[in-house]
Amino acid sequence: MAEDKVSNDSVSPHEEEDCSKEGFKEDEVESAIAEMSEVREENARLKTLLEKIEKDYKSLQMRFGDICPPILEAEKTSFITDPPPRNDQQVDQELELVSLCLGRRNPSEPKIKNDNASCSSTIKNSKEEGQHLKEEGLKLGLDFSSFKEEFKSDPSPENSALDQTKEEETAGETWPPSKVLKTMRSDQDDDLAHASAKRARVSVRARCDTPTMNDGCQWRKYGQKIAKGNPCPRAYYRCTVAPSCPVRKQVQRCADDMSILITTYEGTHNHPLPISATAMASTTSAAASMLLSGSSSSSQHILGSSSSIAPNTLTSNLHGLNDNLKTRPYNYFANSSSPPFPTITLDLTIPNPSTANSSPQFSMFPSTPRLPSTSLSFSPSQSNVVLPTLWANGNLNYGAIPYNKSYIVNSLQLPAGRTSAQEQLYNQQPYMQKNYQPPFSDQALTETLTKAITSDPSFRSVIAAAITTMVGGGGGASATQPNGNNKVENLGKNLKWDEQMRKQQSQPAAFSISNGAAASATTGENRDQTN
DNA sequence: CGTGTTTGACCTGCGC
DNA sequence: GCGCAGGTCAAACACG
Repeated sequence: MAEDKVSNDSVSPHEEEDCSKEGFKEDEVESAIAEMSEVREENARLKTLLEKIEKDYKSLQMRFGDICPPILEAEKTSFITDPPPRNDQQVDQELELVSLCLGRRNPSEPKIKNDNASCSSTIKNSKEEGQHLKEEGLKLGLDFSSFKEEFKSDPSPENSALDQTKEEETAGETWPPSKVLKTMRSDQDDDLAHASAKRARVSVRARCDTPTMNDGCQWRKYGQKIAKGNPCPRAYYRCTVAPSCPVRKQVQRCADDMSILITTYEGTHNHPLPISATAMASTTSAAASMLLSGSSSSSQHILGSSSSIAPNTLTSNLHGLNDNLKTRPYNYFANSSSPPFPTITLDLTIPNPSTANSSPQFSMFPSTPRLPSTSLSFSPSQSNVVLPTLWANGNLNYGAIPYNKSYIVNSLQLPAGRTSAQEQLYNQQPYMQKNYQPPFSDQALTETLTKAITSDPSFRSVIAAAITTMVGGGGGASATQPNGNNKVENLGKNLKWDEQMRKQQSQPAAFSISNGAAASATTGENRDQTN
């Protein structure tokens, strides 16, 4: 500002011919100063915006690190380089803190800012401290043990089991989880909350005739137990895609309705997932993130929330989601005597009576009706949500919710069943619906989804794979190739195509597409990877 | 023979 | 401390 005045003053003496002209010049100078002030303010706003964008970008990078490992690795390498030598536990705790913070998508929450700031300062310090440190960090990042350490900073808060596992693997110490928790409890006041948060679960209820729902991942059964209150045994699976993957799932038939299969996911995959698995992984991860991100919220009332986003969209648009989901469901397993780990339940079994024929719903509600837990519901009548849902018999099907006007969402409806059984399931209730009814405009939803598509590589990949399958005649195998982004480039065309399809057939695109896909689908992929 | 499943034993946490 | 229930382990077993 001072410089501006100086420069302006340096010009004015040359034009002092009369008083009127001088006054005019003074006004001009003042206006120029005011203008520059406005420009500065604008500049400051842009800087703030840029910082926010960078922050969001970093968050997304870490969030989808399993999808884009190279991007994540660079950042994490810098992160690992930063802390001074400490014992593994301290490192674990710090990483866990980061993980938890990353679960918070709301930029207004201070922890994210702090963490991002620390990350930024870390990178900065690394640069300032010289090449040696950077090289060391690179070495650490490339080291196998450090690579495993990177997984600990997985943005999902569900990596507690992984933390423990890696504690054993990396430090060579075998500590029971209780010991770990006890130690952590003594070290940090909020460890209890962390432990609880890290154990967040996502439960999916779906009608399924097969022993398990196939979600694209490979699972190994490691146990089975008869749970109290349910004659059906509960099966325990762990992910075998990667040896150290902490993800586990429990599969159990609903005691009230044997046709309903309850699959509970715990943890986040620490490895790249096949495209067919990203749907459920993203959904569960997002749901868990959503759940955990609200752990600090005192409100457990869901109705009256102001958002409507599908679970897969949750993953894709966590920022908006977090902004919208100031409240979240806390669902607890009625049959469990274990600590009340926050559990979010995606219920795929309840069709909307008014729209059951054409617009199945997606709902998130308490895992058991007996529990007085709050429910998260999203209004199907006010928005369209898309959810890649997974159905049994070895195939990944994509469910969609063709609700009202949001053509973008409808356009994202993905091909579904490949077998008659799946088609049957699909027609039963292959959709999820969120039943809370926020005043969420179509425009806002459109923006949200657009943002999700443009900002989320995982979401893009899922959509791309589905569209590829849809348009390309079921190229499901090729969908696992990491070229989804290119395919997404044609998303707009496909959207138009989809819209035309709907206009021609005058029915929800999801059904027209899914039925067509089911009719023309091959059965060669009908392999239950769970078994 | 390798891989995955089964199943009884064991561990842990919680309530009484 | 004891019992119960959930969760996990690991040896035995089945299968291709």
